[in-house]
Amino acid sequence: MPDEREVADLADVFGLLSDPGRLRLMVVLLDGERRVADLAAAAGLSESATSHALRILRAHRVVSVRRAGRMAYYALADAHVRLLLDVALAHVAHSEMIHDHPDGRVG
Amino acid sequence: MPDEREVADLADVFGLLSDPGRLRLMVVLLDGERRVADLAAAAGLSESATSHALRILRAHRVVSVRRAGRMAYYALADAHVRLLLDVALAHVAHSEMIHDHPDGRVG
DNA sequence: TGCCTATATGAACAGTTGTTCAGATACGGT
DNA sequence: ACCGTATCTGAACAACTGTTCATATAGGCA
Repeated sequence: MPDEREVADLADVFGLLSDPGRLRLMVVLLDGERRVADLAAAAGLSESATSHALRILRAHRVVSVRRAGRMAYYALADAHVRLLLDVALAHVAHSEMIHDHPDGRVG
Repeated sequence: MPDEREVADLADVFGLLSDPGRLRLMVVLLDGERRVADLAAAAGLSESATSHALRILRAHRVVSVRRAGRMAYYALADAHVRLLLDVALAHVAHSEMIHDHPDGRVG
């Protein structure tokens, strides 16, 4: 068993991934940096909710910001989170295939 | 972007992993099935809190129960969760090495 | 300077979550 | 049947979380 500190950090990371809105934001960011308004639109959140969510992700250094004029470009900055997202999404795709499309034809 | 249903399911799984107590329970279960009292002791939770946590994990089919007399043996029953735990723990170990023990000697 | 746009923030609120405490259920041993 | 032990459950409660609404900051442009 990892020590208490590591378990708490891990639980924290999972906590960041556990909100659907925040999760959608991170999934969008897997494709590369995005502006706040674009993230909001892609994730189906209000711009305020998006800004609040990004603030939390920033505080945990999961995302980084690049400012250009009045725009703010956010990007995924945490390799651990990126890895977990990749694994999770790969599994989702795989499960969908074997459970819903047993013959492998999805489209 | 996966559809809304899949994102919600994913967020749900991450939510299960996001509580330190529940996370410790699942980490212990990685090693094989355990009785409730043993899980409680290993995770540092009261037996009541453990039972409540296991109830939630059972409801989400993350764990399964094998009953033998008055004992209940719990086991990890979800491959997705097991995979995420493996990845997360591997990364924790790796990060600890490169951040805290750059020369690779951990003990 | 004044206006518009992009993003950030604070307060308030509702909904959710994990814990504890007390008690219930159920099995095994005697 | 009785007792002790293992597990489960429900109610109550405090703590936390995400959203909205209103407002603030701040850059670009006329």
